[in-house]
Amino acid sequence: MAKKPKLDLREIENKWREFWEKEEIFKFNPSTNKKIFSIDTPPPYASSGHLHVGHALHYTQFEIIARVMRLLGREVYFPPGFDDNGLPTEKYVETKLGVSKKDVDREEFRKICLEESRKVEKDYAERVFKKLGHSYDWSLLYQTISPEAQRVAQTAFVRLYNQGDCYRKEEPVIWCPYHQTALAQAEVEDLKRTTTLNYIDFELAEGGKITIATTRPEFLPACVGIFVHPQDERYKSLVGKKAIVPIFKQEVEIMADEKVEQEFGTGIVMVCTFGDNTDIEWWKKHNLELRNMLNPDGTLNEIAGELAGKPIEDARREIIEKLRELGKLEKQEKLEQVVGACWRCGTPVEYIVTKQWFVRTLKYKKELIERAREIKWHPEFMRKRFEDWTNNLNWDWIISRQRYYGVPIPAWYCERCNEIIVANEDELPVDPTKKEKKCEKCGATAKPEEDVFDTWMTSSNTPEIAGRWLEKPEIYEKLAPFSLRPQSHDIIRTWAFYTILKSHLLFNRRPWNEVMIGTYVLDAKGKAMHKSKGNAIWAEDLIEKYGIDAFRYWVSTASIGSDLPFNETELVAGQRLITKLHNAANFVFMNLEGFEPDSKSSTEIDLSSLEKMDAWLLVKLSKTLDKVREHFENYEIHLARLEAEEFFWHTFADNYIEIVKRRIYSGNGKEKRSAQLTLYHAFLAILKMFSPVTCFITEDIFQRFYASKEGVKSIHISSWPAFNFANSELAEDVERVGDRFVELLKDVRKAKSNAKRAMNAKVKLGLANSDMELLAPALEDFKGVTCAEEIKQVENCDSLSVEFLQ
RNA sequence: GGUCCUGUGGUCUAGUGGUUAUGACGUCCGCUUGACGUGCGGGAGAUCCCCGGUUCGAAUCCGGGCAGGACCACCA
Repeated sequence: MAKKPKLDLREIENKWREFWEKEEIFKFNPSTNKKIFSIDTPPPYASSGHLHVGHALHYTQFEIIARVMRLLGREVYFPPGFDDNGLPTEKYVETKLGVSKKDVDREEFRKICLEESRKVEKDYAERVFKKLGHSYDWSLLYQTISPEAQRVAQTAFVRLYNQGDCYRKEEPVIWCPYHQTALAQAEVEDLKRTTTLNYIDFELAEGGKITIATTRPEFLPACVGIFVHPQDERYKSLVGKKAIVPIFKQEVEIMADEKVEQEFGTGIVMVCTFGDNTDIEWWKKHNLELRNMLNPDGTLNEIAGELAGKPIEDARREIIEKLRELGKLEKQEKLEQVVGACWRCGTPVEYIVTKQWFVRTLKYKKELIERAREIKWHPEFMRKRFEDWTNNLNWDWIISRQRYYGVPIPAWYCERCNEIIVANEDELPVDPTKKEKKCEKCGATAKPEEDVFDTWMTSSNTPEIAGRWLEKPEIYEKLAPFSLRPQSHDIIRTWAFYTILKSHLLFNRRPWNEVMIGTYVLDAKGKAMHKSKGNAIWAEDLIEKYGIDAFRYWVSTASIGSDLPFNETELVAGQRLITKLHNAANFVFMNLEGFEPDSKSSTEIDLSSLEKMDAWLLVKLSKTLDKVREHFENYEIHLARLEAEEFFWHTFADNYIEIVKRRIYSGNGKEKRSAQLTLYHAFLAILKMFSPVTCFITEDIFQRFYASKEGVKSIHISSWPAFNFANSELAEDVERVGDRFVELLKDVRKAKSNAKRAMNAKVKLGLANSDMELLAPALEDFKGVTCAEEIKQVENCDSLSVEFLQ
């Protein structure tokens, strides 16, 4: 008798995790003959806090796909990466070490950031990725702040500049007064708030007055025009006249524009440079004067007269006070308002005019939508989000940021002749502040650019960074376009969008063949989980309680692209499956003692040499394998798992094992061997179907018995089982017999249950003629599993009769 | 305001024109000793969100609602 190993999950996890790492099971082989499956993995920002289940699920979801693809015979390129380039790192370092970037040299500050992120990342890799059993090839690790990544981002920039897709221009841009940097449209989020709508009187130059409603009275000094609707009967006569701005006394013209909402406020709008988006639009359209009133830090400048130097909020209060004193404030109303805010700090954004770098985007809307259509989206409807976003864009992509920690923009400016000097590709990566450049035209020393890139400028090149575009172009060309980009839906407008844009502009092709949008986890009540709301669930707790395989099982219940309310019973179900696999292994291996398969290949099995019910199981298994494979290939992990589980639990364990026990325990040599052969191949196939999901227990079971017999180092680099039954007619016949067998077995069990008898109660059975004939080749099995002493043929009977003995 | 997604027994879930509508958890009844009481069999429990339509036939297709969620646009 084989020893029955105790199921110690923790031990199993540690043992095989170490084994995979030591044996380099997941190492990418660049000289492979296999078809390559390359994954453009999302580099997480490594944080030291608890691991959110949503995050763990997302990363495990596509990790399962990596394992699936290996099993399906692909050479998988699965590089781990970290996103350590940008504001979160800056903030982390400032808080943790108590240094402010303002007090430290830029170079020095970057060095500290780099060191700190290395530490956090190393810890994160051990604590999260390796712990969860993720099968990355760690030799391919990349960091978005590394010199290699900087070189990629800068090279992309230089190429775009040289081909005219990148330009520098003085423009009103979206501005975060807190971070004191320009922002891209994608970095702005909605902020709902209640504000005050102020009705303010303006005098007309020729006498009389008008009333204007505004939420931003502090912008009066920057007022450059007034608009009414061209069809508005109340104000038609005003068009062309001049009004005088209260307090600041500048004269502005009253003009007409269709976009004015007659019902809002008084139906008269003032335009200031710049209070909002519409101001910019009208400023451009009507060629208005520029009265740039804001400083980069969100305070007012000399245009605001005595309010100069005051922050916006203070200025607003003071102006309202003054208007009230002057009797110019008609009334005030509460107003529900949605304003754009910086996605990181929540500060409402402003618009100021500065010189910034842009990547041409608006010009390519159509092409980008075409590119996105070349890509297969999972689920399909997520592409719509991409198209909506692209269609609605109204700014080119601003790529310069007035920050310290990031990839420097490799450019210099000649202050004498205004020439822009962009670095040569062969000097990259370069920090322009550390390298002196002379103007190519006039020879003067050029002033280095101090801004850095938007982090997406780097992240949008993850295929190139992860694929070693510049370092190993021959490998990169084999990988690109990448097979798959897994990501979450909230960054379609940024990560997916910019990556498609970059790939289109740089390589004139799609960046990947497929996109898989991960599942978003909600709490049990269907609400978003937030640490602050107290409904967040931590992955560590679940792993502690249920083990990693059960956690991964839970991940496998999620379907791509739809939200998943957290359901702890799924973890319990996972635990049950793991136990069942373990117990089934005990049974199977115990009964395969001394058994040697004829051949390693299951494709060479001759159905006609097997007992009927053995053949039946393999035919069913073969069909299951096809379905599971298809679901996996469509990234429908939940359906694949469901299918595999149904087969394992019901067809294999509840029915087949019960049927085959008689032959295993007391059958003759031939019928026993048929059963053993079937058990051997069927259970191996079952393990393989589950291996991408419950990767630890399946490896453990595989190693106990199959590894040496199959001559394979790990189940995770074994091949997908295939049965190739030459005689399909025979397969059909076998299925007809077996299916009816199982139906009748169910009826017998039901009869026993109704009579409150034990399942092994002895019976006499009566079968209809047709069934008797059909079951003839498997009659001994049927007798065995039903514990029938005798089976009679019953004339003219269309159902089963069960007679109990005793 | 626009677009998209979702809506199936108490809970979660499968199911893209014909099924006695799947399975899991829970619940109830019963069984047990040659893998597993972390097991096995069975039962109860569903107006398949609502209203129309197409069809011989709809959970499934179409139209209109309702509810929840997401994305986008928004207003001085």
